Amino acid sequence: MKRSITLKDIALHFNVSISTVSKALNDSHDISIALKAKIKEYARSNNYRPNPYARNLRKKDNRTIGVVIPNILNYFFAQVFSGIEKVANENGYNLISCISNESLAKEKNTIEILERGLVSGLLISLSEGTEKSGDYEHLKSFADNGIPIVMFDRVTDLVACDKVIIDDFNGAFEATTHLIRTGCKNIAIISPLDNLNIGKQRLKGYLTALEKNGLSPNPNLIIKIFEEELFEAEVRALLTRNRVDGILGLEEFSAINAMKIAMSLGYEIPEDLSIIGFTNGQLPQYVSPRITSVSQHGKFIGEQATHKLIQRIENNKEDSMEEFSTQKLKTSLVIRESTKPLNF
Amino acid sequence: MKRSITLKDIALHFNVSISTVSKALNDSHDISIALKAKIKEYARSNNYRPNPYARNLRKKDNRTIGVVIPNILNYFFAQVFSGIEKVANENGYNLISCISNESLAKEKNTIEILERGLVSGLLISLSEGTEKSGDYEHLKSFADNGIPIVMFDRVTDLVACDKVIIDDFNGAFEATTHLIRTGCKNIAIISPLDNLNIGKQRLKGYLTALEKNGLSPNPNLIIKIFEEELFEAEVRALLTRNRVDGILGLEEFSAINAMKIAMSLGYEIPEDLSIIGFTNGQLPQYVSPRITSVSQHGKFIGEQATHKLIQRIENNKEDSMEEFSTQKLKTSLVIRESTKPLNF
DNA sequence: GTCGTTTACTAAATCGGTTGAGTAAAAAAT
DNA sequence: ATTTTTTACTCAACCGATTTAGTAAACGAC
Repeated sequence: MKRSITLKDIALHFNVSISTVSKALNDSHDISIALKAKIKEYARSNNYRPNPYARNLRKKDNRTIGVVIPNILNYFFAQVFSGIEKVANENGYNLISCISNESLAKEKNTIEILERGLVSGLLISLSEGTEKSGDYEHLKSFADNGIPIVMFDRVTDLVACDKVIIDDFNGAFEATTHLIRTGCKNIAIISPLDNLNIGKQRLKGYLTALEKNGLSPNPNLIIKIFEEELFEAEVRALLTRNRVDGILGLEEFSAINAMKIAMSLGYEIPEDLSIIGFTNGQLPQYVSPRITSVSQHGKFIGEQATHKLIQRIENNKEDSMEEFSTQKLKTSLVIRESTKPLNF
Repeated sequence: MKRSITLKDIALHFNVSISTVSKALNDSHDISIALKAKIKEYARSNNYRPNPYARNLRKKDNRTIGVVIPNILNYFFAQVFSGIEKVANENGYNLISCISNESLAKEKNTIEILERGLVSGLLISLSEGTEKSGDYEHLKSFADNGIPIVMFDRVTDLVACDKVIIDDFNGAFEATTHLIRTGCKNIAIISPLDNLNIGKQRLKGYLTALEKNGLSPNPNLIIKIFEEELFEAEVRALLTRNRVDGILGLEEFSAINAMKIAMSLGYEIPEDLSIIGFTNGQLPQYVSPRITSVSQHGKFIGEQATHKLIQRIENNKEDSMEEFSTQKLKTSLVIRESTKPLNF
């Protein structure tokens, strides 16, 4: 491992003290313009970079953000991540990224590692395991250290911090209303997310939309899936045992897979059955028919959350005690071919 | 920002020296068993964690790996990333991750930041901009610092380091051969990757397969796409002006989009036209007909690359000068409905 | 009882920066 | 010409760990 150039080396070269070099490079007006120029030039041409560990040991400003994402293979989270990366990069922050794999244990472990000064802020979307367990001690303890947290998408009221979420209730409300307006009367909902708060919010939006339109919810049409293996059987049962003319899938795969199953049962889409899914990734645009989807604007969520966090990090220094905020972003319904036209 | 507990605090509490505490926690046999037990217990219950910056300043072992990926929205890279994360995590390494966004400038910038001791190893897949420019100075300089690099998927011979790649030549060779064996005679290739070495390798595999089967390549059937906007026009031209009964798409989207265009032109898949795509993500399984694909085993690539890197990092200390290796992984052809059966 | 070993600890240097206090010389003010 | 201020540096402490060298006290051997 080749040793890289340090302040000491530069100091030796110019026969000045280390502090002179440090100040020169930090453009202190303690140092003469001529010397500053020489030192900077020498540093540049010798490719000097301050050792980040040494610098952070002294200053508490490490320009690093921790990111904890439940699953990077999920396109929505990949979108969020790309938004995070963009804003972090624009502001000169590095990212330490971890995947919790939907597990509380892994999330805890990760947080513990980051806790000790590795990062000056944390962006996190809760793992399913965490929401299910209701154990948020690791996050509270993290926040107690004074390191700001911004939660996105999957959040909890039980931790005091900034949050960036989408309006899940309203997204589901609008989607369900759209189904009703295009003539659906027996609308089912398929939720593999009932362990998550976002899943519960979406379910509420669905129920409220039914109610507002004078439709009474049918428990047989509310399918909660807790194990992926049961998906096909449950949806098949739903479609064969009940009269269903609309389905709201609470994420990409429930909508798509439900559509495939329905088609294999002879349903015509959207004539016999309309389908709307949450999460507007690549898949809904490529299957046929293309699926009407609730777009969550993943990249934008990532950008907003990161902006908020950086602002919080930089304000933290000045000890301004701004109230925690929750930014609720609008979803938008992207209408495609799996639903009927409005003027039916 | 609450100050967290340090060695000094523990030392004060037991009225011993800082070095005693440090040694106790590191289980040195310099310290009596009784005292070690007491100190460890106290540290644990007070949730002591060594400051990573202080520790790294002294020891050069920082258990952090830099990851540079061209684009996280690409499912293949997301798969690789999940493999990287898994192995890194298993070995107690953190990940600092950056997205180069296919740009040489951003890649250079990233490398420069990581160069100064932030990471003890680097995993990188070259950005398109980098391969196009042929400028690898930033990577050579990085390697000169003695920090090991493992390149994956998109690599170059011009930087001496370990590499993990797939056998692109053979993947294309087998796919093309499969098309031929299932009766295709006029096989086109669609390459949006001709700026990349992997694209060139795949093209060679295609050409060799044609040759070995006594088919002479037709330049009109070799479509190189350099701007996404031109895709539709070029493929439409290909399919209307030529006789084509097979298409090899060099990544997911060329195969899928070409199939959509062909279908809109009245082609029956696979009767009139067989299609094989590289990259086996979610899309090829969800479109209809489902697309026969060359699987690149992204997660496995990530795992292998990370294993190699960690091994290199840990051996580096012992100064063993192992030769650089290139691990070439087999692809596998996942046969679906966009190709005809073998016994035609 | 003296000398050599262990045992169990401490002192102090070190990693590579940052920073406030201190200082000599030059410049400005009176 | 003397005092004050400014300029341009240096000193040294500090961040929080690790680690080498050193040292008292206890122990064992002959």
